[in-house]
Amino acid sequence: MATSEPGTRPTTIYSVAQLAGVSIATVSRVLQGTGATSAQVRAQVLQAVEDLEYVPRRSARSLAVQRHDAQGLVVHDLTGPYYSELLMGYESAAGEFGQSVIIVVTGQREDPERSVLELASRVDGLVLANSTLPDDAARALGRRTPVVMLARAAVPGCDAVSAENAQSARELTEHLIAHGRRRLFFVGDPEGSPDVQERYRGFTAALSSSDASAVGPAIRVDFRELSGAKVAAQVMGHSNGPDALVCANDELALSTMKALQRAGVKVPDDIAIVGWDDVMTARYVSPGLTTVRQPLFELGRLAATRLHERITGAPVAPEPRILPTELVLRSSCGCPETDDRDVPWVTS
Amino acid sequence: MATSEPGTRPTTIYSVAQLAGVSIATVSRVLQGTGATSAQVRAQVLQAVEDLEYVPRRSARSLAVQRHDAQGLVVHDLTGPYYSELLMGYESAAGEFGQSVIIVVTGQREDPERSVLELASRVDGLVLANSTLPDDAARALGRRTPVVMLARAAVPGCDAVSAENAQSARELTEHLIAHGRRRLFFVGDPEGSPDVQERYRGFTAALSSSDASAVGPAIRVDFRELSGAKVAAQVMGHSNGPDALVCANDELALSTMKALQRAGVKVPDDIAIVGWDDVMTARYVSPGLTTVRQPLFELGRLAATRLHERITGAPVAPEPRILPTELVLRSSCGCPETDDRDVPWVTS
DNA sequence: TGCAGGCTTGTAAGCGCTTACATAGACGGA
DNA sequence: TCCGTCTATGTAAGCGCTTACAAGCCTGCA
Repeated sequence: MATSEPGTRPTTIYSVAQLAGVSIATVSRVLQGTGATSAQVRAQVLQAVEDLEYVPRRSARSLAVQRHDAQGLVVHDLTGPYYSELLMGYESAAGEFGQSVIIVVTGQREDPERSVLELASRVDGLVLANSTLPDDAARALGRRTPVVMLARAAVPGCDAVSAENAQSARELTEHLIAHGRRRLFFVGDPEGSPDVQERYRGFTAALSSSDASAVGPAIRVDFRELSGAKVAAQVMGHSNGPDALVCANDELALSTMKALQRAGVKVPDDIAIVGWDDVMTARYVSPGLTTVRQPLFELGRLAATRLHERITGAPVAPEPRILPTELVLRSSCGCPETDDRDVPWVTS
Repeated sequence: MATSEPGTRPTTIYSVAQLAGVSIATVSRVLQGTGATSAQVRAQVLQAVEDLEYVPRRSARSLAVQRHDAQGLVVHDLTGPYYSELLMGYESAAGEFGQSVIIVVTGQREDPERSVLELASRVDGLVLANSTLPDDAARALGRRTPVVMLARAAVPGCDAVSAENAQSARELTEHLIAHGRRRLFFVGDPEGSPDVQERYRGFTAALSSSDASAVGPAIRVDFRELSGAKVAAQVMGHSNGPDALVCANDELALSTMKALQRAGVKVPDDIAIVGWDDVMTARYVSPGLTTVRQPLFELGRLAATRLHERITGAPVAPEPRILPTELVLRSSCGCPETDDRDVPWVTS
C-alpha cells in the first residue's frame, strides 16, 4: 500500500508505531522477538508492518547494535570456475547465518589497500584470498577486525583455510612416475601464489624421493590460458625435453596441450600433461585431462563459517583448516580412457 | 598505532577531533572535503586520522546521509563462466563509482523474496537477473527503490539491460540453413528463461522464412550440462532426425555433442551443433563449437552503470539497453576448421 | 483491602556521523 | 575607530534504530 508516494516520508519505525498505536520500542521488540509482548499488541504491530510494507533501515540498526551482519570477501579476480564455485559456497553459508556478502575484486581496483580498508568499515570481518593484500597489510587488518585468509598462509592473528596442495601434488607426480615418466617439468610460477608454491613443493618432494631426473627449473609462466603457446615452444625447443608436464592449473595444462597437439606432439604418448582444478573443459578434451579437484564450494562455505565463528567470538584457530583434494585420473597422464569418469554427474 | 587494545573504545570521529584539538564538525569537513578549512587545521586533522588509523563507520554515515553507497546484485546462481564475467564487469564499474556490491544468490535461499527485500534495505538500488524474482515482485520492489532488470524483460518502473538474442539466433539459424541443413531442432526450454525464449523466437523466425522444414517442437530440457545424454537419446530415437541442433547454451551443446559422438554420430557431418556463450570449452573441443559470444563483462558494467544513474537521479529509460552479440564460427556448424579462431587471445 | 512481584509498555539515551545554523575573528573601507 | 563582510570553526539537531530503565498494571495472597 503506502509505498513512497512522492513527498511522503519513507516509512520508519515511527510510522509503524503510530499506525499500531504503540511506542517504537514495542515495535522494535516485536520485530526482534526480544522482550515479552502481548499477543494482542504483536498482532497490531505485525499488521501495521504489513500495511506499510515496512523494512527496517539496516544502517540505523547497524549503528545501534554496532554490527553489520555482513562479511567482506576480497579476491584478486573472478575468472574461471574457481571463484564461481567458491563464491557460491561462500554465499550459501553466509546466507544461512543471515550475513550479507560484499565482494571486492582487487585486481580491478587502483588502490586495493584503500578499497579493502573501506570495505572493512562496512562489514564485521573479512576473508582475504591470495594475491589481494600483502601479508603485513593483512596482519594490520587482522588487528582491527576478524580476518580469515583463504588459500594462503596464515599470518598471526588471522585464521586460514585452504585446500590441500603439496600432498596431492606429490601423489600426482608419483602417479606420473609410476607411468614410467622420468623427465618431469613443472609449469607455472611458484612465486606467483601460495597455492602454486605448495604444488611445486609437492612436485619436487616426489621427484627427489624417486629415481626420476633431477628437477628441471620450473617453466615459469603466469597462470593464464595465454601462456600455453609459450610453454609448448619452450618444451619443444629442448633437445632432451620433458616426458611429463605438471601444470599449475587446468587453463595452463589445456592450452599447452592444445599447442603441443597442434605441433604434432602426441599426448600422452610423447608427453603426459596434468593440471589442477578440474575445470569443465578437462572432461571434454581429448585426451581427458588428469587433474586435481578441489572442494571449492566447501572451501567457500568453510571460509564463511570460520569467519562467522570468529565474529561471534571464537578465538583464532591455532592451525589452518585444510580441505582434502581429490585426484581425477583421466587419460592425459597415460591412464587408459574410461568413459564413465567423463559423465558430468557433477557440475564444476 | 592506537589500534583497538582490549578495553579501549574504538576510534571514532570524537577521538580524532580530540587529538586534533578541533570539533567533530571540522573533522567531518576535512574528511569530506566539504566546507572551507584552513591548511593548518586540515594538516592537524589528517595527522590525527593517520595516527589513530581512523576509518569512519559506514553505518553512521549511511544513516546520516540516507545513502548506502552500495548496490545489490541478485542472481539465481553463479555456475559457469557466464556469471563470473558478468560479476567482474559489474564490480569493476561499481568500484569506479565508489559503490560496494552486495550479492545474493536466490537459488540457494529458502525465501528469495525475503532475502531480496532485506537486501534492499542495505543498498541504494538493485539489479535483478532472470529467474530470481517474479515480475510482480520486481515491480513492487521497483516502486520502493531503483531496480534494473538484467537479461530479462523490462517491467514498468524498472530499467532493463540485456544482450541481444533473437537477432543472433536468427543469424545462427540462417547460417546453418546456408550450410544446407534442413531439419533443425532447438534444444532448451523456452519457458525457462527470457533469454532462451528470445533465442527460440529468432530460431523459428529464421526457419519460417526459409524452405527448411517446419520447426519441430523444441527439445525441452533444462539448462544444465547433465541434459546432453537425454537430448542425444531423443535425437537418435528419431527416424528422420535433425541434421542440426541449436542449443540454448554451450553446456547443453557440448554435452549433447559428446554424447552423440560417443554413440558414433559425426559432428558436423551427420549433425551440426551450435550453442551460446562461448565458454572456454567451446574452443578446446573437436570440432570447435560454433556459438554466440555475449559481451558479459560489458553487460555487467552496463547494469551497474545504469543502476548508478538511476540512483543518482536519472529517469527510467524508456527502452531497454541491448548489447550486440557476436557469432563465433568454429566447425561444429559445418564451417572448415580454422585454427586461428581457437587461439585464446581473449579469456572468456 | 492492601501490597509485593511479575508482565507489559513507554521513555529516553545513546550509536557515530553530517550539516544547517550560529558565532567568532580577520580584514578593509569609511 | 567602527561596522559590514567573509571565512573558519563550533554547536547542536537530527538520521532510525536498540535497549536499559522507569512506570504502570494486574494478579494473588495476607
